[in-house]
Amino acid sequence: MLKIYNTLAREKQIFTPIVAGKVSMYVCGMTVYDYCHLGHARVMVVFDMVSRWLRTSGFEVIYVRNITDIDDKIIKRANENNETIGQLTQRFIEAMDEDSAKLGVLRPNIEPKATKYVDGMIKMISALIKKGFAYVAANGDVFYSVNNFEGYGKLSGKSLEDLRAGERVEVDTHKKDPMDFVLWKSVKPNEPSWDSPFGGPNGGKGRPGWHIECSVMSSNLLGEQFDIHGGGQDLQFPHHENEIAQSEAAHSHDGKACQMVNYWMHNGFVRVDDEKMSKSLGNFFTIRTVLEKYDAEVVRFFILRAHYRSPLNYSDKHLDDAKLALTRLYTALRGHVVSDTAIDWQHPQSARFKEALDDDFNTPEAMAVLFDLANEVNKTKAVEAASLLKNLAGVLGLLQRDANEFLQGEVIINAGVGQLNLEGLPAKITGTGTSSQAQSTHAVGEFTVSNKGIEQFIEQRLAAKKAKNFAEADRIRKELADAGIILEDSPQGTTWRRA
RNA sequence: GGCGCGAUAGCAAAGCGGUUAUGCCGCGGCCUGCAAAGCCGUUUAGACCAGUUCGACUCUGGUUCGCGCCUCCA
Repeated sequence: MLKIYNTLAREKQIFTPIVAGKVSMYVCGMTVYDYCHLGHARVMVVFDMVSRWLRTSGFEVIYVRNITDIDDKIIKRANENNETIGQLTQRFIEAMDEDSAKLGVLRPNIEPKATKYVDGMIKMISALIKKGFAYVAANGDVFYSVNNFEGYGKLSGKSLEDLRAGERVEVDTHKKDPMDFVLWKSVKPNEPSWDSPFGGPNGGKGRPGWHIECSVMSSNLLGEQFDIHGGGQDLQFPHHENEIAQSEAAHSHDGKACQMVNYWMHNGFVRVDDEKMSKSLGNFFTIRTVLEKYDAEVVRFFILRAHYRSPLNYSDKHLDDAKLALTRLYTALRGHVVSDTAIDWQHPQSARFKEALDDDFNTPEAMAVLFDLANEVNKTKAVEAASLLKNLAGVLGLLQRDANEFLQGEVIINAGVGQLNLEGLPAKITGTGTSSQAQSTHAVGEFTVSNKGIEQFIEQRLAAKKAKNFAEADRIRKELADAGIILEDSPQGTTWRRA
């Protein structure tokens, strides 16, 4: 039985969908004005894992992750870049798709763009005005009146009084209450706008505020009430609080509020040096930067290795550690021809795996099962265990590549190469270095040794070994090791992998 | 100032009122020409102070420290 930690209740609750066997899930996606960073990666990977587990558990899932393609930052950035908003957002949507695909994130069922739902937003704002939850200010902005919504603060655990006390919001003279938030922004020069019936000095022309987007897209696609709403912890307030205020007020019938979401899920932050990674702090690493150095599966593994609600500290050291751990799993799978048969959920390890994920998606515990299975594979060489390992890992979107592809695939070897004697080693040069540079004493650059070259060296070493010339054999091995190639002898022959 | 979350071994990270988490690193052994990988064994825990209990890392209270939200943020 699946249990989910519900932010609304601040406890784990048994998950009961609105419609038996079906799950409707909405996750706040990205504002596309820049490349995604690791914080975004975490949201994508975490809720990808959630949707995978729900499907594995037999639910029919509709997963919606929106795209915010109109907002202050987008307008500003497009102006800076001298490109249209459409060009800018399209570029970064493509980049996001690339990044998420590399991380093994499956596409959500629907990825609505805010700009396609402006009509719906106007409708909902009109309904809010009509019901007395919103008002048109003198400047043409439309604000939500928080005082009129009884449950304001129920998600974030804040009261209006507390909020006002610690208030850092700039005083906007157009607002009736400092906590009121904007639903519709009256048009400004050089900004895109849509017509609306809200009136005001600009005849209603304007564009939607951020919060209203999600209320409209979620209810349009999933209905007035749906099962799960997810997002990063930082969206809890004010974004999600405002979504509730908008949706529940707009969808109230005869004065009775309609509960918008049954289970609110929030993932923890990615941190750098114990501080939240964010655009505003400037301490962020984009996904593509990290992928220059680390295999995408290592990054996915790194994210799933921690519980989704815990903070996750990012550093090269942690990624290195994750890489070694994942290497252990792939090493266990190496040489096994694994069957793609259905998972036997009666198997003790499968049962343990299921129990872990059913307990609020406890991926660290599920991972422990994977390592126990790897140990079993190494010990018994049993194909069944290897199959189970691969298939269970597949539920998390891991371990699906050929082991050798992971272990031998090209990785970039940094620095230090200048000291190596690579004479005669067929080296393929990538990046900034050149062949001669790589072999010179002060080479700075990156290179990878071709697989064919490695095989040649293994042959040479084998010959040396046969001739009992161990000094030569060790020299070759050492040289390869310095180049990041580790040799492993076994009764079946010599295999290799990249460090 | 208000509200919330957390503190686990060298690092990372879970469960659990009494029995090995797990991964990396370290140490000993097996294997190996020697290594690596793997296997076996093993050293390092539960911020601090009280309380509940036969028994607490696990429950309760307090202290200290860290983080987050209260403004855009995944």
